[in-house]
Parts: sequence; structure tokens; C-alpha cells
Amino acid sequence: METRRRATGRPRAFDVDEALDRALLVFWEQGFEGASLANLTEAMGISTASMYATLGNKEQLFRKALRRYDEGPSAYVVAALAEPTALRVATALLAGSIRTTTCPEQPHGCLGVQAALATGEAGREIRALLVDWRNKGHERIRDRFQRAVDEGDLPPDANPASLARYVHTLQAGIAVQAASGVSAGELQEMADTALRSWPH
Amino acid sequence: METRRRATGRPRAFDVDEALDRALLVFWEQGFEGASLANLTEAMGISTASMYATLGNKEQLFRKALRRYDEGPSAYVVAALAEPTALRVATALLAGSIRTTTCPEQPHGCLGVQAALATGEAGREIRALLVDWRNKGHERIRDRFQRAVDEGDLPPDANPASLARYVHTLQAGIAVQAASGVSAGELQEMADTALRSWPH
DNA sequence: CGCCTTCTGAAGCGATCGATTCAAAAGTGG
DNA sequence: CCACTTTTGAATCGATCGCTTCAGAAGGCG
Repeated sequence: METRRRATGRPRAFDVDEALDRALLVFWEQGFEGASLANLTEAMGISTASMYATLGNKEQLFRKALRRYDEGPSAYVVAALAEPTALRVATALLAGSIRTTTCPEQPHGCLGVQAALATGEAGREIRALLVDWRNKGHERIRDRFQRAVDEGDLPPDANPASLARYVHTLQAGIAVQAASGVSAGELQEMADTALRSWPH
Repeated sequence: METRRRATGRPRAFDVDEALDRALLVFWEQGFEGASLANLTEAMGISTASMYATLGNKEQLFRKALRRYDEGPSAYVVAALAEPTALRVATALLAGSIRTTTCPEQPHGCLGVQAALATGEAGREIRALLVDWRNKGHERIRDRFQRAVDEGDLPPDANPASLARYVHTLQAGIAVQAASGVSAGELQEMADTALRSWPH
């Protein structure tokens, strides 16, 4: 019913993924509650009827936009976790955060951080969704660092969970700084000093 | 006109500061846009007429609540900046952030971070206000660390702005982690390792 | 071509948004 | 006790919220 496409009928006049990317930018800039249906449909270039028929309601639209975020602006995470050493993983994660949150062609900051940090009743579910999203991010780093300990890349007394929390906290902080207009250069300089103490 | 109190007339039936503290909690939990006038007045225990007469509109109410936040939950900053050494300043700032953002009796996280990180048109002014609020926070730390360099507390080649950005980014990150439900203990452990690399 | 499915634009649903008005209630000072 | 000032509750403003409905336009398929 979802991915099923009947062969017949009038074909859709817009590209779904492109519409989702447009909606993503609105959610990124204005947050889940701050983005109105009028904002979203205008940016997508479609009517509310078309949106509800193909994407679902506002909440489902956000979930799909978040998936696009994972595949696009946030895709650097997968590549970073595949780096050969824990230090290079951490370096790539911070560099990726800085690049994504300060890109001039996109809203500054991180969708997963700023779209629903504090919400009213209407945004409670999306807030919980993003809490999970962020916690999942920490877990992936922790698991990667645990592997580094197992492989001898990190010293045996290193604490993978705490190191992961450190990197993840810096990522979240970078997102907030970027939303405040801090430049990529200043953030990168800070990230360099932050990793100078890395255990070896 | 503001602080002027005529001796005559029916006296106010509620305490202004207590009402502001109640409103503060609502803004803290739900954000500026997510908090409705109905939420706010219900929490304050007054009607909208009383609110508009004594506190002003929603935006002015938030500005006054933010002032209460500075004097209350965020007051640890002033004490931290008065610590005798840069390391102790940084330690106190992180410990204060963790304590305030994970206090069980208050909303988790930081008002200045989560109340208006991304907003629609209605919250644009408050978003700009909090951008200034956060940037001011960084500047105060930077000035304090510059003094530490001048006094020889920090080595001459230390970069006060970058160190301040480091501490301030950790504070912002801690606020996000707390909003995700991370415990004070785990954050404190992370903060301890984060400061192990402090220049000396 | 003509049936038939699907999509689209427009109108409008009830609810809630922030904000305002007004008359009655409540005290204070003379 | 009365006149005067201020507060308070209730009703209500137009605008916008997310969401739905519906008739007609549009194009694939036999």
C-alpha cells in the first residue's frame, strides 16, 4: 500500500524525494512545531491534498524528512565510523559535524538537535523520536570505540562509553554553536584542541 | 511607569516573581513557540488580562523569565567565573551546567539552548535574543581566560578564545545530552576526562 | 477514442493561536 | 462611607493552526 505503485492513473506531477528535501530544509530552519503546513507545502510546491495523499500528515512527513537527513547531510557519520582508528573516527565525526552544521547553503545547526529540543504537546512524539535518534548516535560511537579497545587500538583501560559521550557531546555542542552563527574555522580550531588529549 | 507603584488601587493578588518562575518552567519545558498563552497563564494561576497588564505580551514575558533564569538556575556562571584559576573556572562551569540541566525538579536541559534553537516567524526575535545570550556567555568565559593569560595562570601561548569556545561548546553539548535524558553521573565522568587535557 | 484511476486546486472544517475589550469586583486613601 | 484606582474573569477578536473533503483536471490503458 505504501510502496505499491499501480500502473494506471494520473502520474504524480512532483518528485517525492525532492519534495522531502524541500520540507527537510523548512523543518531544519524552523523546527517541527515552528514549521507550518503552509510553509512546508509552499516550499514543496504542492498542495496540502497532494501532501496528505502521498506523504501522510505532518508527523509522518517529518519522519520521512529525517530519513532523508540521515542519507544526506548526516551521511558523514557512517563514513566516519568506518575510519580505521578511534582517533580518526573521532576526528572525522567532529569535522563532519562542523561541515554539516555550518554549510552556507543549508540552515545552520543540526536537524536532530534543533528541530524538537523543547516542544509543546503537539511535538511530544517528534521530540521523543529525536531523543532516540541522538541516543542511537551515541551508541554507535560507543560500539565503535569498544571495538577499538578489543582490537588494541585504544588502551585496555579506556572507557568506550565515556569517550563516546565526549565526542557526542562535542558534536551536539558544535550544532548549538553553529546555530549561534559561530564560524567553521573557529569550531575546527576548537575541535583540534579537543582531540589533542586523545588516549593512546 | 514600570517599577512605579501607585499607593492607591486594588492590590495585585499574585506575586510577580513567583508567576515569572512558573512561566519560566513552562518556557523551559515547551520552548517559546511550544508554550501557549493558555499553558502559561494556567501555570501562573492568573488570567490573560492580568498577564498583559503586568508582564506585557508573550515576548516580554519570556524576556522577564529569562532574567529570572539568569538570577536562579544560571547563577552558577557568575560564581564559576570568580574562581581563582582558569582550570577551576572551567571545572565549575561544567559542573554547574551538569547540575542545572539534570536537576530532577526542573525541566532537563538549558532554557537558553532549547527554548528557541529553531523557530518559525513568531519566534524569530526570541531566537535572536538567545543567540546573543549564548554568545555573551562565550565572551564572558573568553575574557576570564584572557585575564588568566595576563596573570600567568594560563601559559602565554594559550588561546583564550579557543579554550572558551571549548568549554562553552561542552556546556551546550551537556544541555543537549541532559535534554536526551543522560544522567548527571555519566556527564560528570565525561567532563572529568574532558578537562584532563587542560593546559598548564 | 473513451473508460477509469489518480492527482490536484480550492474551499472550508473545528480548534486553537496571541491578543484585546469591558464591566464588575476589590481594596486604598481621604 | 465614598470616590477612585487597579485588578480580575469572561467573552471575544481576526488569524492561523493541522487536516479533510470534493469536484474536476490529467494522463495511462484497453
